[in-house]
Amino acid sequence: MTTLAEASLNHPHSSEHDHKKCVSEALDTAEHLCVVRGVQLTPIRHQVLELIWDSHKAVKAYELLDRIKPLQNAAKPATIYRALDFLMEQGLIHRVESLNAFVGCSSSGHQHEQLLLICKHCNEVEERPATEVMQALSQEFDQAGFIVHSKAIEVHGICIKCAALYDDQD
Amino acid sequence: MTTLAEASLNHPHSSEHDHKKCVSEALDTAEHLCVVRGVQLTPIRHQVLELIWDSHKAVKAYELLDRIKPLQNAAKPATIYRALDFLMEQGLIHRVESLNAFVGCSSSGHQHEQLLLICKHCNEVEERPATEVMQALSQEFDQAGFIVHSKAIEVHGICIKCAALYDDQD
DNA sequence: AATCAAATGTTATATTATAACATCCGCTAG
DNA sequence: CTAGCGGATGTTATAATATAACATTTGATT
Ligand SMILES: [Zn+2]
Ligand SMILES: [Zn+2]
Ligand SMILES: [Zn+2]
Ligand SMILES: [Zn+2]
Repeated sequence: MTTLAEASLNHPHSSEHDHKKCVSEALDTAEHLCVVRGVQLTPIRHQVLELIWDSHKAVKAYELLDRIKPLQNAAKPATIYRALDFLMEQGLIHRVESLNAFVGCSSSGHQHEQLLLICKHCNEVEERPATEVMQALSQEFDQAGFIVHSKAIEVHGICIKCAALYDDQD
Repeated sequence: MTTLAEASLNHPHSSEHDHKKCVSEALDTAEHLCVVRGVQLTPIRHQVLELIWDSHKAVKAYELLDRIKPLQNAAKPATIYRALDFLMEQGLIHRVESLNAFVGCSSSGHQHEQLLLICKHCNEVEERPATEVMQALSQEFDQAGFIVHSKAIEVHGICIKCAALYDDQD
């Protein structure tokens, strides 16, 4: 039995967490996977991935466009959307359907479809394998005779960090 | 133990199903709920709800706009979006986040947040309570210390009817 | 009649995403 | 070498989705 306070300290994005490590792990994994798969993590794609990993917040495509312009003067919407398409195909980022936004995937190379907990307050997205949920879903698909291609399991609310900071939940 | 063939016949949208009944039940429920709640199911809102219930397919806002114009000459995007906002607030329709589209809710008045099974082939959306999934999700939220406001649980694939018709799954 | 709130009308614009075609660049078959 | 090919990017235009802001209508209340 863990208390909420303990859970908060263990939170993967707790304020004490070493985010540089998040970034370097994500980029290393991405580079490795692309080599193995024989696909090109070009400079533009790499930069977009880095920009996405700037935080654990979901980021909008046009926000990425603004932020890549200093690095890539020629950048246009297609520049970003192509990079995003590539990164999604490779399972390196998630599209957050309910926000029309994007977030780095913490489990690239492992199972990619996960539960996303999206904080309305800080906009950060926590990814959880939620194996019990996935098992229950599989049973449901079997019962329904439904052949799954992809899943989006997105939950909006207040994350444990924000709940601790603000007692008034909007 | 049920076979897939049996499941297919029991499918809530099976080709034999009485869709007029779906529609009249949905509209009756909507009218009743709005009276009870003291909110107005105005002609425009009613028409939009009817248009959505034309099928079990997810419908786009601008498609609704085109289809309501013969009835409401003045209709503009805001006309539709306002009606959709109202219908969503009242739990009478679902927004399908991963399609930017809308579908009637079969369980208005009961619990509204459900698993949506979205067929890529026929575009129909099946709503399932998926209580085991919801329970597993609750446990997950508790563990994460996450305070839920809303959920979007959307799965894309091939429904049992389409799987039966086409052996080649794209 | 004056007032008010809710709904709708109206115009404009913001935001998100894709289509279509041109160019560049590294690789390789001839 | 060089012609051709495919993948990536550049470039222009436009499609598709959604909201903001303000005006008008309408029906209920005083
Ligand atoms: Zn981090
Ligand atoms: Zn938060
Ligand atoms: Zn029906
Ligand atoms: Zn189908």
